[in-house]
Amino acid sequence: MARPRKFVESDVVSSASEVFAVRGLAAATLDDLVRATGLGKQSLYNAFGGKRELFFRALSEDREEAARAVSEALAHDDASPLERIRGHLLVLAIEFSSSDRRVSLTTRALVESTGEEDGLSTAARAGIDQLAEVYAACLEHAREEKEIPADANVQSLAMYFVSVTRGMELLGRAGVGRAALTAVALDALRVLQGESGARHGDPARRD
Amino acid sequence: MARPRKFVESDVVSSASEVFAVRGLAAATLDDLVRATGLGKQSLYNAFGGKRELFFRALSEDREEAARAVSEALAHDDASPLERIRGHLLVLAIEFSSSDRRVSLTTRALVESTGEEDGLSTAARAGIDQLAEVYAACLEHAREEKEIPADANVQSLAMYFVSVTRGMELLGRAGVGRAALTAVALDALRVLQGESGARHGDPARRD
DNA sequence: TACGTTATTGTCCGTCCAGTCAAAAACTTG
DNA sequence: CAAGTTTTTGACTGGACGGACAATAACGTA
Repeated sequence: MARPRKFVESDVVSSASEVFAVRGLAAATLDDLVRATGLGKQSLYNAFGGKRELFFRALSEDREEAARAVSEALAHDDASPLERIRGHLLVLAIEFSSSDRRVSLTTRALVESTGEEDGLSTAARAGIDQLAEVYAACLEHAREEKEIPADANVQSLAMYFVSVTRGMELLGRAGVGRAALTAVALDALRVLQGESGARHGDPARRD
Repeated sequence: MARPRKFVESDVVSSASEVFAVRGLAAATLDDLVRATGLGKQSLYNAFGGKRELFFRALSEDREEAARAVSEALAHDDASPLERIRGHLLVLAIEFSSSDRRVSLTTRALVESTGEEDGLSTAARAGIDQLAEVYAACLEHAREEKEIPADANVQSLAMYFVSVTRGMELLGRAGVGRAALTAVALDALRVLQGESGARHGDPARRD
């Protein structure tokens, strides 16, 4: 009945995500987005409404995808919950020390939000909470399997891991290398280790 | 011999800092700076060179000041090194959960830097390293006083604390409340507690 | 008090950028 | 193949922003 679109919405959002992750909401220009997505300005407008709206789309997609990725990493049933968290943090250490300039859109939203009611704050907070829930679920399993004490505060620990991983993201972007980031991850994990287990291993230099 | 300035440079930098901390480098307009500092555009130019240069001035001041503040907090000789770190983190939890929209300029530089050679990256990295050194010094004392094991990797732990505190900063900005942030801080500290000491205390809700 | 020097003030300019308008194109359906 | 609907294309606009210019003001010094 009408002219069909030449693009797939999710592809466009994904390309836009990349732009926003590298440049940020304020710094990304509509031209950047046009170039990255291949669409014309007007098409972007028709489909999404504007830069800001497109960012929100990208943000929620990024958020879901991040939560899904973490959730998946924490779901390998060939390892115990604690081992999964450990593996996950070590993978993050590598990812975050890569040289691409990406920053998660949740962090972007967090940092670029100005007033309370630009919507960015609340969206970012949702991202934080969603992530925390994923960690909490895994920690809950760890508690059930008695890998961590029964009186451990799962909610608090979940937030703790969100905090550590966000910090690692920033450090990675600052140029802190893989070895140092891995050491940070291992240090962070010691919170979960009771009295047993290796301690203070893995000397790390920052490169 | 010539007309004297009506302003004190450090005051101007300080006011500019505030603007940059709240709005960011890209989002802050010259008008914002003019309004906040009380100077005219041209005066800003004469004295500093431009928005970017002014940001770098603000950044290095902010960096020094942050390092000095942490250093001071970690230097109270009425408490052991570990107790000082603990106190410091608890103070940060309160600060970061305050509702002002400030973000440390080091974090700003980190997130807003695009290419490698815009200078922001390196400046931000310097801020990270400076902070790490402060923590390392205190941790070294802790080791000397046998509060942490002799084989503890002080460098790595220092980076770990930088990571945690940066993460806490982001969480605070996301609206995570004081109680939850305090719980995160206490969790983070458990890394330093050997076999002794309270564990998993302080239940926390996020508000 | 006149001069040299530097700060200040206000105006102006080129650029960039988000968003709009209007016309042409493409596809479906009848 | 014609009508109708929606997308695409490309040019346009109004405004904001960083930065520059030129004239004036203020101060120290001789």
